Amino acid sequence: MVTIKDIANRMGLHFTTVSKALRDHPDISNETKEKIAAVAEEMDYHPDSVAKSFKNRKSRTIGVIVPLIGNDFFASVISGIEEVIYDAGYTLMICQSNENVDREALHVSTMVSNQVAGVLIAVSKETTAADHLNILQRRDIKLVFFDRFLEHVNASRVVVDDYKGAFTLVDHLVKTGHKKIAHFSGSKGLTVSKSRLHGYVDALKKHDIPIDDELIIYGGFRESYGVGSFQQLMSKNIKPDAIFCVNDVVAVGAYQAIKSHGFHIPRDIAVAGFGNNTISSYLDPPLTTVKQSPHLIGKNAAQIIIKEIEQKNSEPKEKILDTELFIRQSTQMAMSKT
Amino acid sequence: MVTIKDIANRMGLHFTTVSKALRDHPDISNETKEKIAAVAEEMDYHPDSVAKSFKNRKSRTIGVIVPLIGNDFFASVISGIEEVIYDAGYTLMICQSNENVDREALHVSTMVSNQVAGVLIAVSKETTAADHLNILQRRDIKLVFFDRFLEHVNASRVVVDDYKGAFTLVDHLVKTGHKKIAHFSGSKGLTVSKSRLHGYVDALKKHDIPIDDELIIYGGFRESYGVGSFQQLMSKNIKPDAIFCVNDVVAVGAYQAIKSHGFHIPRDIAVAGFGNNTISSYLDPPLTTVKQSPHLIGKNAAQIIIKEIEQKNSEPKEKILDTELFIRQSTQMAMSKT
DNA sequence: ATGAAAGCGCTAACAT
DNA sequence: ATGTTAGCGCTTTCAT
Repeated sequence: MVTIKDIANRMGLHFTTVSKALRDHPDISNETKEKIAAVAEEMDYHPDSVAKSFKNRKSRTIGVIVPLIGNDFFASVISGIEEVIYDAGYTLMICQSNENVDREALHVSTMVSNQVAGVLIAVSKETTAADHLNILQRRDIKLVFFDRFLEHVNASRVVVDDYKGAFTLVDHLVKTGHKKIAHFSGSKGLTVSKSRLHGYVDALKKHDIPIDDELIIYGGFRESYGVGSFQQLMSKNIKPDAIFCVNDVVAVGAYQAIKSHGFHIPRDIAVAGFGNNTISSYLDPPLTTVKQSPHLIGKNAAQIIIKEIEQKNSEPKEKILDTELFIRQSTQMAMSKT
Repeated sequence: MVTIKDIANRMGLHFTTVSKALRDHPDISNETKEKIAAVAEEMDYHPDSVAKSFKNRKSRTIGVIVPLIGNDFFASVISGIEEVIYDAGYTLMICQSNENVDREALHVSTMVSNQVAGVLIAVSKETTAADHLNILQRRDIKLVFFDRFLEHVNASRVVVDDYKGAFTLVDHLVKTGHKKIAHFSGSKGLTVSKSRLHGYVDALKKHDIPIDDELIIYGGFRESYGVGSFQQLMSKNIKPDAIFCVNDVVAVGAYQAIKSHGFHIPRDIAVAGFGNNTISSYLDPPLTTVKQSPHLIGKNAAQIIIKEIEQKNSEPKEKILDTELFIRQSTQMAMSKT
């Protein structure tokens, strides 16, 4: 293993001179710098990042905590993060919380121990308090939320405009003639759920449609909740003419339940999702949904945290990314491509 | 920031005593160990992982390099890796090569700089030589391949039984009456492609069906290759009665091309994929495919590398995971669920 | 412009 | 059973 001392010995210089030269310190003459760079190259010198992190008390690693890496959405976010991070010369440390606060806290602690320069996080479903995140602020480790955040924490965040996305979608449903629109909402505490519900409510209000609490079913983000929520409606003898599901996966569950009850989509019941997952265009019928750009969320979050790491005293900012409505056959009866 | 020295000072002990106690060294009495543990807890001591890595010249971080994090398959693999790694007290450093060898090499170099204990890699499409991986072996950093590997490198690997999966699938196609079976193969150099092709060839041979080179089209792993490959067949006026695509994504492309040429799946042309991606059961018609277990691949790869890191002189091993044939409507005409 | 010395937190080899 | 010392590779401060 080649160190700066080896280079220095070979050249008859002191190792601090080499250190300075390699970091382009003004003390060193250009001539010397060039010579040192050449020898370093020739000797196949690789700086020891760990030693650097140790000395500087800060690494060029950025931590990412997501509920689940395997999830379509988060996988794309991570991919976006990686691109930006990599170009800026950082590396990623990735953990999944499995929607568990304790595990999330442990990950934060590991990241602190590893002197990460910053942490990007989409909090777990269970996370309501920020106690385990405070340590980051105390140690001057930058914190940026993406997608799922804690409202009362003073940190930057990148989110999609869930409210507007939901509003636009439900507005579309009403405009295409639907009057009894149910909403299968996600986990009650999360801001995403709240914002989408809020958009749903406001869109109905705009059209003077009264809000019927029985049409709003809380649940979670998995397929089974789509099935369960629909069965709940059925058991109460409620048949909506449209359902806005909190995400595409829940919509898939709803599809199954609706079909197994012998209803036709969209003739009897229209269905819409949120997320524009890969599956949504392959469903039968293709699902109307709201496109988020997870990759873009990742890129934005990464850009923000790098900026915050590299420049002093930046103010926390909120980046709200636009969504896009994708109208497919699950909400329109009229035409069909094929 | 609390260090072992702070604990030692507080207790009137020497800091090395604290160091030993915290690492459960036999030198220290149980009584002292307990007292030290209690004080450490009380003072909210967090060991400095970076300092440890620096001193030990080895971290508890494991690097993972995949072509693309956002990919369904790799995202699940990573998720599986993370689970095992986490339970063993390691953390993950994740990078994507974007199917680019140079970028892959840079990632390896970064990981070496970061003193990772091991590297898990699925090589890029372009990767044919192992020059950039040799440095790992020289530095005694464990290397384990998963899914995509280099045959001539002496390192453990975890792969799915592509040969058997493909063989079983094509055997099924023949048994269900197909005679002119095309194969849309992946990137020519990769072992996955070769193995699946090999399974295809052997299955045909078993049934005394001659191999027709014109029915084998090389390409890649994306949707567009499915479209392109089918058009290539059409332009040569070749109409197969079944197509075995190297993966599900290519099958999606094939679906589009087949449908746009006015053919019916499976009546005119049966289609089968490989991978059992989420989309495959939602396609119209649902796609017959071979299930791999990416999550299991990840878990196995992680277990192997941890074992190799923690015990000396382990022999490289090859773990071949079984596949499972999922027969759906894209290859059967007779019945239909709905 | 270059060199010397100190020290980051921790571990290991060697005292006591 | 506990303490002492040295040093990992690097950066920073202070000479020369």
